[in-house]
Amino acid sequence: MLRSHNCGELKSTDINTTVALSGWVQKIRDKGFIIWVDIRDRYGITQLVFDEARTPKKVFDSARNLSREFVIQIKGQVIERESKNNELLTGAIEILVNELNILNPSEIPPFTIEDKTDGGEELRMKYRYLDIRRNTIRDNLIFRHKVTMEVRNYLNNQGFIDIETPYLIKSTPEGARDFIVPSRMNSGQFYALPQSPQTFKQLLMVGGMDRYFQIVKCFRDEDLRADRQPEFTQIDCEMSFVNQEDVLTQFEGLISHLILKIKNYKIDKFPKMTYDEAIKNYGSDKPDIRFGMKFGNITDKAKGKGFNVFDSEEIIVGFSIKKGASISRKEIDKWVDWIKKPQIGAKGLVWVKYNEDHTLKSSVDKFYTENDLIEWAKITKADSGDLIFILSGETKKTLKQLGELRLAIAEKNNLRNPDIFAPLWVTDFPLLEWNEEAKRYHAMHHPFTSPKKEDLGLLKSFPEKVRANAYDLVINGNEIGGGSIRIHDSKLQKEMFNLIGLSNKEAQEQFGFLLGAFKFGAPPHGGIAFGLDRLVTILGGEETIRDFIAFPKNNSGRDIMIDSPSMIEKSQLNELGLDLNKS
RNA sequence: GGUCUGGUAGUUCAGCUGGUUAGAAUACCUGCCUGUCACGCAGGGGGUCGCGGGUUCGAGUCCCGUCCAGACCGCCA
Repeated sequence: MLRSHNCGELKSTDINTTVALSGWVQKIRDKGFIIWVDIRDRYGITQLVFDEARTPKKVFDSARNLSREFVIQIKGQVIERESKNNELLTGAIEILVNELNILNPSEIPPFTIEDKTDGGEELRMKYRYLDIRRNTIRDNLIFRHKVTMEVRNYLNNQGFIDIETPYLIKSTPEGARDFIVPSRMNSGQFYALPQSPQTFKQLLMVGGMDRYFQIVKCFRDEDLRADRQPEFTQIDCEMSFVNQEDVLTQFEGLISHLILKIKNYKIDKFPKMTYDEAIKNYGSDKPDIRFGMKFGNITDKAKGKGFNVFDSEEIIVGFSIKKGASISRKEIDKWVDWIKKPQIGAKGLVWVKYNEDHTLKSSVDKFYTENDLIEWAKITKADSGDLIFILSGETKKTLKQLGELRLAIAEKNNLRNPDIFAPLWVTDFPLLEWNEEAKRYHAMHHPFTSPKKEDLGLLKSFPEKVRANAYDLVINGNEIGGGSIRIHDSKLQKEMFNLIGLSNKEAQEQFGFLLGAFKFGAPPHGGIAFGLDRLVTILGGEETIRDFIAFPKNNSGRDIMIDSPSMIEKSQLNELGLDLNKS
């Protein structure tokens, strides 16, 4: 028996029992006559004591040879500590060791295995197995497990069936870049890894499965970010005989259940906002609604008063910052610089201070009267004591820039509180988006998304005005999930493919299986997919999804622990019929 | 594809307008220590300053290139 208990469970009620423990050496405190060793496993830490007077000499000498991260097994007696540690669950007891087995020694680890490790990101990734020994990462992985178990239980109880779909599928030019897998048996041909099981789950609906879910890996060969990995996990769901409202209700249930179960945080009803409202009021299709700072459009009030910058622009829009009037000129100038940096790209920033004494001071006093400024303050909901920031320019760009500014200021003022969960449905996304580079329309969600019935007439005349039955779930300004009611009509699906530039022939080649399936009684259906990594990260109150993935990839898509991707043997290339282009 | 930041001891970092033997903390090793739990005390070892080139009497420091890491823009239906 290597252990009778784990390292986190022994308490004063166990005093005088004989136990066996196994685990890693966390810390050694050698006082000469007495040595304490903290032994650690997944469950906690227990203090071992080796004492010149009470421990057999052989065991005591052997304890002298221990070092950090040795794997040991001990037998001994649970005794009461002379000086207790109230910070530890096992702090009232210690084990007087009379038998010590070193199961495996360890080299000195390259960083400390502690909550506040001295290891940098790169080093921790290279030795991820050591990083996982740390409480923080271990707890994150256990937390993720809890979330997925809740998801599975909940969806199972709601009648959803977990069905696996293939990983080796077919590449399509739509959407993100595919990861490509060469086929040996079919020389010169390639599989692609799925960006999502989209078409398969739709075919399951055609197959009559009615309610499907899968917690599934998806792959996208695009550049990474702090919240983006090339392989990531989705909670993928699809339902038959539903409309948009049915889907939103069903999955609002799932998410509020999770937030309640995991965070003990109750949310009654998720607010809804259309895409147009989100852009107009927050400059983003994933607004963070934990704080106000809603936009006010002052174009009508600010244009035509002789201020050239505003007079020539399409839109003039701003928001107010509560108690912002006390911000110094120096700090305001910092925001002016911030908004001008290339990633944001605004030309300038107009500010208005609505002082406590009800006077107004702005960067454009030469052109506007105090009454003008009061009008602006009304529209941007500014009171005395507040500050208004205003941008002008081309509508889409300006709203986006102001949205970035809004987030940055909220961040600076600590308004993005991770203890608050503010979910939001964003609905009525545009069906299509003009792609200037390709000179054609792209599906904004994906080409299987159905247009709104009332907009069908616009499909040919004004495609960009057509709204889709598409929706996103946003939590605290992060896109957590997205879905749509799908097209289930072969003719409409073909029309959609045509709209995004696929000829009938191309559509048939790439999606013939789906068009075919729709001819055999496809039910109306729709669904949603949630980004599990992001959901777990947000529920955990963190920002970096890497901390919730056991073996993540770095910024450039590399796994620096196993050192992949890597070259393959010439013989492998030959077998696959591949020849590397050496340029 | 682009912008920005960083790379100095095992590790995390400091090192000013270029100047003589490159520091701190921690980790590690040795010794001491009668109740530690961030133990304490004394001592010790440890460096191709990412790599290559240039400027200079002299480069960790300035310049160019390159590699690596991180954040962001583009991209991510």
